[in-house]
Amino acid sequence: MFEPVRGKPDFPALERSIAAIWRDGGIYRKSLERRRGAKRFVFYEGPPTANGMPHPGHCLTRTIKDLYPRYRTMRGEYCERKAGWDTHGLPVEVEVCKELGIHSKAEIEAYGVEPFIHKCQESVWRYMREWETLTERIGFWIDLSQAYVTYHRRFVESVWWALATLFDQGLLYQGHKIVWWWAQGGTALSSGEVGQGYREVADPSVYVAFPLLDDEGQPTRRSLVAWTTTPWTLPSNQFAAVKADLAYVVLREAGVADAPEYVIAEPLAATLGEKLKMSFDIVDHMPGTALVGRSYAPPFDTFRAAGRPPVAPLAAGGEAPVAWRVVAADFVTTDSGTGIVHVAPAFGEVDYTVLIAEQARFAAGHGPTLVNCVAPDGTFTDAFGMGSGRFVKECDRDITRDIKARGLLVHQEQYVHDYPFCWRADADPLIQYPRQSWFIRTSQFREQMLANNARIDWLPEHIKDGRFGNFLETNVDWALSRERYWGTPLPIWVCDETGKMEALPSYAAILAKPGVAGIDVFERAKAADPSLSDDLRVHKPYIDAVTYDSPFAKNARMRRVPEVIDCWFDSGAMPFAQWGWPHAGDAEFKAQFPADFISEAIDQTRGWFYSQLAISTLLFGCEATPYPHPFKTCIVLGHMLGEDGQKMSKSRRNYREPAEIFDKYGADALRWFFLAGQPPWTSIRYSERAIRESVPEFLLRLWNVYSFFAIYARIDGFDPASLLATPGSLDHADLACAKGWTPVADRGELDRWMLSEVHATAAEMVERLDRYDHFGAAQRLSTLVDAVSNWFVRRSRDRFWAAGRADAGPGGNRDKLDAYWTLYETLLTIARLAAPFVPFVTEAIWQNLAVAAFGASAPESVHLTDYPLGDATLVDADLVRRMALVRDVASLGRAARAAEKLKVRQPLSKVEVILAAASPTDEAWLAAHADLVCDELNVKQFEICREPDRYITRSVLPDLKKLGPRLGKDLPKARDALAKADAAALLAALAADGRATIPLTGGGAAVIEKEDVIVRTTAREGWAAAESPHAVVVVASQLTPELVAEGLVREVVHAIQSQRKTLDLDFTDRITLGFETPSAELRGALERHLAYVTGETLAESAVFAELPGATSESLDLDGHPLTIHVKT
RNA sequence: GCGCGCGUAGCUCAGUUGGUUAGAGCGCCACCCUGAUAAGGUGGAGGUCCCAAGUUCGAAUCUUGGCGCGCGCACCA
Repeated sequence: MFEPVRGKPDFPALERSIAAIWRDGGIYRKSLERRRGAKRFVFYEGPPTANGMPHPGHCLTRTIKDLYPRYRTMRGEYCERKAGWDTHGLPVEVEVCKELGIHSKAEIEAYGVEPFIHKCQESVWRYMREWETLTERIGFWIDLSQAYVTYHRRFVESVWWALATLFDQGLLYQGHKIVWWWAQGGTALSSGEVGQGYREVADPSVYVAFPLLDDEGQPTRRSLVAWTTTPWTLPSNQFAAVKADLAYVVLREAGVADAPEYVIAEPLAATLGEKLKMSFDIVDHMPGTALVGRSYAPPFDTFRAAGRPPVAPLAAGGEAPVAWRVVAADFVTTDSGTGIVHVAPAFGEVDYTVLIAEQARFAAGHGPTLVNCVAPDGTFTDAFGMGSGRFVKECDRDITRDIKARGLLVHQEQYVHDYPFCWRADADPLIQYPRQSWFIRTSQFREQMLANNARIDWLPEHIKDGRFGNFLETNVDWALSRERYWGTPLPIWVCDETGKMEALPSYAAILAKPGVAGIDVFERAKAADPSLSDDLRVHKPYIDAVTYDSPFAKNARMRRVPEVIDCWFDSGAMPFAQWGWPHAGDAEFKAQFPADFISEAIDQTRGWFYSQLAISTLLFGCEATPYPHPFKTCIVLGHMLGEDGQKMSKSRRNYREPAEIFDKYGADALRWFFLAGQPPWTSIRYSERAIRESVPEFLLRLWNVYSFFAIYARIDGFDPASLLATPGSLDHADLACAKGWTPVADRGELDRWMLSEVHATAAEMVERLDRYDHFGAAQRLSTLVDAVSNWFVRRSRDRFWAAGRADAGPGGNRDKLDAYWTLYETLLTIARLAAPFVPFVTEAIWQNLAVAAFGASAPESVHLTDYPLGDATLVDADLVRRMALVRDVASLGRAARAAEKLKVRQPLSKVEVILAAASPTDEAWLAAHADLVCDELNVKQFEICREPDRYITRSVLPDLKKLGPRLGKDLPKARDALAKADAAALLAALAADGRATIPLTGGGAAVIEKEDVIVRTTAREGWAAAESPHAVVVVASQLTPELVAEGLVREVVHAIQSQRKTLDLDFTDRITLGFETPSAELRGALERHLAYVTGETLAESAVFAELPGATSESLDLDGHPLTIHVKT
C-alpha cells in the first residue's frame, strides 16, 4: 500500500531523506553495476580547484554534468564518473602567501620552500568539505573516492611522460622571448592567464621629444616626437621607428622663429596641434625614408654617454651608429600617437624584433645588445639611479617630471586602455620582460588542432568557428614554464658541464640512472615527519635534490631545471593522467578515451577546452585515434550573472549562497531552474525570485497530482501489488499483466488520450536528449505535467469519487479502476522521464508508488530503471488533436461567457460550435463529447451549428506558402481578388470542382485549387461568441427564469462551501442549514433545488429559519438578500 | 581596433527551412473553480520584434550598415 502523502511538501527535508536512501543503498554504485559491460558513455570531469568556495556557477555545471550521465545510464549505457581536483599553481600559492602575509618570491624563499610546499598541499583541501557537501546536496553523482588529484605522484608522472614525449620530439623548447611577466611573483604567465587579467586602467600618456643630432653629435632644435604609455621604458630606449612610406612634417609654433621644431607623421600633425592648443607652421616635408638612419639623443643617458654616438662595423662593410638611430618598421601606424615609435626592445615583443633585425645588420658580435635597467622583480637597477630599487610603474610620474624639467616633454595626458594584471593577484600589473622560458610548439600544430576542432560537436555551434576557432587561428606557442614552487616540476635535467639536456618520463626512470643521488633528501624528511605525503617526493624542493651522472661528459652531473609548469597543462592532461597512463591504467585509458561528453562554462575556451585539445592533438595525432579527441561533444555554458544582471561578486552581495537556496527551495528547484529556464549557453541570471517562481509551474504541480493520486488510492484501496504479482520494471508491458487491467485500446477515451500524450512525450524527450537539448525536453515534460494536472485529473475527478470499489469484478467499478491504472502508469512514467532532471522528487514518488507498494520486487530506485522510450502503438495522434480541439472549444466557451459577463455558475441553455474547417468526423466526435463540453461550460445543450451564417462570416485567404512560389509577383493581385470575391460562391465552386479561376487586376487570371486557400471564420458582432483559428463558439446568452433560479442556487452553494472552508471543516463533516430571505424568488429557487443544495454541501437538513448557535453570514445575491446559518 | 554573442510585452525569455492574428512564464487587472485547496483555472490589458537600407510577392527571421549591451582577442608602441 502507498504511504500517505503530505499536501504541502517540504522539498529540502525530502531531499535530505532521499540522499540518505541513495547513500545507504549504494544506489549510484548499483546504477553502474547494472550497466557493467554495456556500451560506454564516457564523461570527463573538468577538475575544479578545491581551495576556493563553490559558488552558483559550479551548481550549474554540476547539474548539467549530472543530467547526461544519469540519462545515458538509464538508456542502458555504462558511465563511470570519476571526480577530479585541480590542485597546483598560482591560485594555491597566492592563497598560502595571503595566509602567511607575504607576497614576493624573496619572502617565500626566506620562509623556506619546503614548509611553503607543505602549506600548499594542505591548502588544497581547505574547502573540500564544502565541495563534497555541495556535490551530494545538488545530487551530482560522481565517484569522489576515486578522484584524480593533480599533485598525486601518479598524476605527476603521467604529465612527465607527456612532457618527455614532447621534449623528445623537439616540441618542448627553451626560448629567449619577451614574455608577460608577473614581477612580484617572479614568473612568466601563459597567454591564457594573461587574458584573464585585462582590466581597463588610465595610464600616463606622454609625447617625448627625441632631439636629432648634428654631425658633431650635438642636439639640434629639431626633435622626433615619440609617444608612449609606459614612461618607465624610456630609460631603456634603443631606437625610434618610423614607417618608410609615410609622409612626415616638421612643425614649429606659428610665428615664433626660434621655437622648437617637431617631427611627426603628417596625418597626426593636426591632432597634436589640437592636443597642445597651439597653431603650428609646417616648415618642412619629408618621407619616412629620409629620417631612417638619423641619430637622436635618447631621453635618458642610462646606457649612452653624451656626444658623438658610438659606431660599430656593419656586416656589409662600413660602419654605423649602433643604437639611438631611426629605423624603419612596418608595425608603425597612424592610428594613434605620432607615427614615431619609441623602441625599448626589452619591454615589447615587436621592439625585440627590431633589435634582432638590427643585430643582423652588423658584423657578428658588434651589433646592439639588449639593454635593460629593470630587475626581474620589477624594480629599476642601479643603472637607472633615479629609480633604483623602486617598482617601475611607480616611477612613471618622476620620470615624466624629469623629462619635463629638461624641456623634452611635448605633451602629457591620461590614456584609458586595457592592461593586463596578474589573474591571481589583481593589484600587480604585468610587464613585458625578456626572459628565458620553456615553450610548447603548439603553433606548429595549428592546422591539426583546427582539423580536430572541426570534428567536435560544440553546443552552441558557433563556438566551433567562432570563439574557439578564432582562438586556435591566432595560436601562439604555449609559454609553459613557471619560475614558481607548487606545480608539476619540469622533468628536464641539464648537464652541468655541457648544458645538454634530457627529459625523464617517470620517477623510475630517474632511479634507473647511473650515480643517482639526492633521493635521501625526501627520505630524511619523511623519517622526520612520517605524516609527510609520499606524493611530495616528485615535488620541489625534494625533486631538485635528485641528480645523476651525465651521459654527456665525464664527471659531470645532471641537475633538474628549476621551473615548474603551467597548471593548465595538468588539467589538459587528465584524459590519460587521471589513470596514471602510460605507467598504469592502460585498460581504463583505452576504454575511456575519448570522452563522449564534457561541459564547462565559456571561460574554459582558453582554459581546459584548449589545454585538452592541444595536448591531445600533439600527443595522439589523428592516425591511431581519429579526430575528434579528447572529447566529442561539449556543452559550453553561459556565464552566470547575479540578481542585478551584473557579474556575480562577493563584495556586491548580488547573489544568494547555494546553501541558502537548497535550504529554502531545494536542489530540484535549482536544477529545474537551470535546466528548464533557458538554453544553457545563454547567460543565466541567478535570482532567488526566478528560482522560487520555477517551483509551482513544475515541481509543485507534479507533486499535487501525485498527492491527489495517493490520497484517493489509499481511500479506495487501489493497491497495485495485490493485482500484480511480479512488477518487473513497472513498464507498460509489466503493468498489462495485472489482474483487472483493461487493455488501453478498450479503455475510455480520456485514458487513451492521457497515455497517448505520455508515450508521445517520452519519444520526443528521448529524441531531444539524444541531441543534448535538455531545454527542449524539459519544456515538453512541463507541458505533459500540465496536461495531467489540468485535464486528465480535472476531467477524471468524478471517476475517482464515483461509488463502488475500483475493481474489475462484478459489482466493482471498472472505470474507476482504469482511471487508477492510467494515472498510476502516467506518474510512474513521468517519474522516470523526469529522473535525470529532478532526481530527488522523482525518487520520492518512485519510493512510494513502486517501492512502498511492491517492496523488494520492484526496482529499488527510479535511477535503476530504464528510460521510457515511448510506445508508438499507444500514440493516437488523431485523438490528441481532437482532445486539443475540445479543450479549445471549452476555452472559447469560457471566453464567450466572460465577454458577456456570464459567470460559469450561471447555467445557460445552449452552446453552438462552428468549426473553421468543416470536417464531418470532427463534428461527430465533438458532438459525442457534448456532455463534456456542457459540463465544462455549465450549459444545458450542445450543438454543432446548423446555420453558421447567423453567427459568422467566412473569408477566403491565400495559402501563401503554397501560392507564393507559384504566383510570385502576382501574389498581391491574387490576394486582392480573393478579398473582393464572394466567399460563399468561391467556396461552393471549390467544393464542387476542386478549383476556381479568379480574375487579376490589370488583366489575367489565376487558377486556384482547393488546397491553395485557407478559410478564416470570424464571429459576427452581437453574439456571445469567441473564435480561434479552429473554431467559433457561441453561447446562448438569454436567461429564462428557471436558469436564473439555478444560477442563484449555485451561488448559494458556493457561499455555503466558502463558509465551510472558513469554519475549517473537514470534507466529511456534516452540517445543518438555515436560510432567511425576504425574496420569494430566491426562496422558491431554493425550495425547488433543496436536495441539490444539501447534497453538495453535505447538509443533513435545511430549514427556512434562524438556527440558534449557528455561524451566520448575510449576503446579497443579484439583489436578493440572504442570510445563511451553518451549524456543525 | 578585430572577433563572437545578444537586442522580441513592465520583468525573464521562446520563436523551428522567410508565410497570413509574434508566443510562454512571472507581474498587473477582472473573473471563475473549490472533495489536490495558504493550491488550481479562464480571460484581458500590454509589442515601432533596437534603428536604417536592401533582397523578396512577403522579413522578428536573410544581407549590409549603424546604435546599445555582454564577452573574448591583443603588435594599442
